[in-house]
Amino acid sequence: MEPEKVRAPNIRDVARLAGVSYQTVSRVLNEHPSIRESTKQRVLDVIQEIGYRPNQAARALVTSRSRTIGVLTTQTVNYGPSTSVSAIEVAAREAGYRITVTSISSTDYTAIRSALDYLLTQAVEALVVIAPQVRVLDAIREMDFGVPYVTLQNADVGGGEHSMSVDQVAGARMATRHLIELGHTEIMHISGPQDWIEAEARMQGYLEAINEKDLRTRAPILGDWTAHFGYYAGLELLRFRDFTALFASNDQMALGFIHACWDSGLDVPGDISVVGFDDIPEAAHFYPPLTTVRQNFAEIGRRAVSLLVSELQGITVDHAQIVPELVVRRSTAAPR
Amino acid sequence: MEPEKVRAPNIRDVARLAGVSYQTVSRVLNEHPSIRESTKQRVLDVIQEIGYRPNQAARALVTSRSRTIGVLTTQTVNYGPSTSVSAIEVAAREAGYRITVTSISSTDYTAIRSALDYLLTQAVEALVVIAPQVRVLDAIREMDFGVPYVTLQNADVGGGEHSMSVDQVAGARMATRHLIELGHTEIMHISGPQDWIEAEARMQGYLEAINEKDLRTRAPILGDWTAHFGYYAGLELLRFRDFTALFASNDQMALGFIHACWDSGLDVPGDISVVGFDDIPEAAHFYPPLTTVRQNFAEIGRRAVSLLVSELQGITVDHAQIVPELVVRRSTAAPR
DNA sequence: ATAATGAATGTGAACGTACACACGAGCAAT
DNA sequence: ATTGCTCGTGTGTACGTTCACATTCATTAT
Repeated sequence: MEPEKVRAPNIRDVARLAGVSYQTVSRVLNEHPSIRESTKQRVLDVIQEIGYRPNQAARALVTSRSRTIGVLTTQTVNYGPSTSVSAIEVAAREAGYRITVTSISSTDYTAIRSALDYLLTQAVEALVVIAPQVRVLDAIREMDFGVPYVTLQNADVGGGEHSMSVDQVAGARMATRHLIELGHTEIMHISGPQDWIEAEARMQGYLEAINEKDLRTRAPILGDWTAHFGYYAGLELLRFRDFTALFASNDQMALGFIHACWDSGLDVPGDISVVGFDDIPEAAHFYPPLTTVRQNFAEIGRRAVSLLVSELQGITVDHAQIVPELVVRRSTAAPR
Repeated sequence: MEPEKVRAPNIRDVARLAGVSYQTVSRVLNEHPSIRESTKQRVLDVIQEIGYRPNQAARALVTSRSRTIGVLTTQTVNYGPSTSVSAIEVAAREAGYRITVTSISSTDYTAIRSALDYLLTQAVEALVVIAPQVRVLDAIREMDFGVPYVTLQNADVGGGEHSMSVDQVAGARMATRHLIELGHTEIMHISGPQDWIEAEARMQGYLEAINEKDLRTRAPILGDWTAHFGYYAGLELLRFRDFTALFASNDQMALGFIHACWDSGLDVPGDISVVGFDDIPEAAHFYPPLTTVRQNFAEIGRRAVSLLVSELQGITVDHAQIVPELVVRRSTAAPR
């Protein structure tokens, strides 16, 4: 109960100890070119010695730049989004930004609105949107809040040029074509939820591949991305064995579906071939190892950041899509 | 190119339009008790109308409170940490805090140091540590940076009272006892990496259960949490079939190990029983569905936040451990 | 030799908010 | 009537930094 509050050292403390003005210290901090090497070193020594840290709040206040990138994501933990967020954090930090993440659980308008509101209160300078529902994008477009943003979803489906994404349509096309090339003609599709952009894109890719060969189009099942759904949908679907292959919109649903196959006494890929999407790290060790479409979530995250940072500096960059990759494992085979 | 920079409205703009002093606006914002209802409403109306948002930076500067909780986590994306972070974000937001996450890839001292340094630069008021290496805790203790912190790892193993965790030792004991009760006497263990606190705790629980019954203690294999490791370790271990059960320190390694069993022509649980740890959502759909130890990552995250928030308000709370739960599925059976 | 230039540094604002204090009005107690 | 208290509101100041501008000094060009 002696020293009361020990105020953190500030720029003036440093200046005093280094025998210079506070402005000189500020210049050292901001790497101003015209500063004598010896002075600079002296200041840096003092900074080091007393453990001075620039006050970000003061900095943000005077520059009116928060150096913060907002990230809007979904509440549910998924491999893809998590990986992207992690990559975004690293890339942002390297670029001198911090990120502030917020997640939305429900998809209703007020929830989206309040999440965006929260981010605006944080004074984010840019925004990465991983929450991939159509409505979110609508809300963003409508609010028009004046910061550059990027969605990690397909541009052509979601609309707008603010996107940085893996070409989901192409990925789904590859997956479906792979099944067709193996000789399958009756191919089911378990999709993601209705208003998810990825779900729609993958469904579109599936339909394109099916239509190319004039195969029978079957109404896709709308799932919820979970293995549980894949399982129960599988149990249902397998009561009528009128298909020999299934393309699931993500690996988890594929896993659940395979589980249902075993429970129904069916062999994968003997009786039914299954393709997933994402290539989560576990997919290679499913039983059987899963054929799937790999997308590089980390790369997308990094590119999103570099795109935004460029935009903040007034540079325009093109939003080239990333091409996904088909990984053929043992869950697919020719029909017998 | 007309309006140049449109300055965001500030507290004085609001005051002017509402016909009060800026201080009154500040009082409304901070819910000061003695303010006339009519005045308050008038101010709120103006705020609403012109879309005023308090400037967080200015606030942080003058109060010297950042209202930020730092989260230190690992770079690699895992279900557990991701779930906890997500829950932390929500809980923190509800408590009026934001979070700033940073991750460390390597475990070397300078990396840890620079991550903590980064968080201190963000002026975090408290810290949640999910990066669960012993060294991280050592570094934190050593730095003594004067903000309350909580680790999501076991107190007794990691040391110190700053912990909020699932009782990993108990969980591992339950898992191992389950195998023993089924009649297994030769039980292997694939552990996590050497210096991870969880890995150590789970190993300890395993050893305790083994020793209780005077079974043969076997040197645990040190893994890296990945399914890949579980697979290759499995291929190696299964060359000598001198065990009938395996307790893997997480579900991914269990999955990889099961994969190795199938590849080696062994049946799970017919030839070998397998128990995992974590109960990731996919575990119920592995082939066979995995017996594992469930821990509630979200709950831990929430409690960590409430603990820190209490501590920031000067209230002391006890750090009761959360008890995990054994989930018996079909990957375990009596030896034959 | 002198003016002009540029490098290196210093001084006075300003950013938007909250806190300490002050002040007037109304009211109860003396 | 005076004092003291509470309620509601206003004024001055500080937080720590950067920006615009000012100043000094050495160097170069005329």
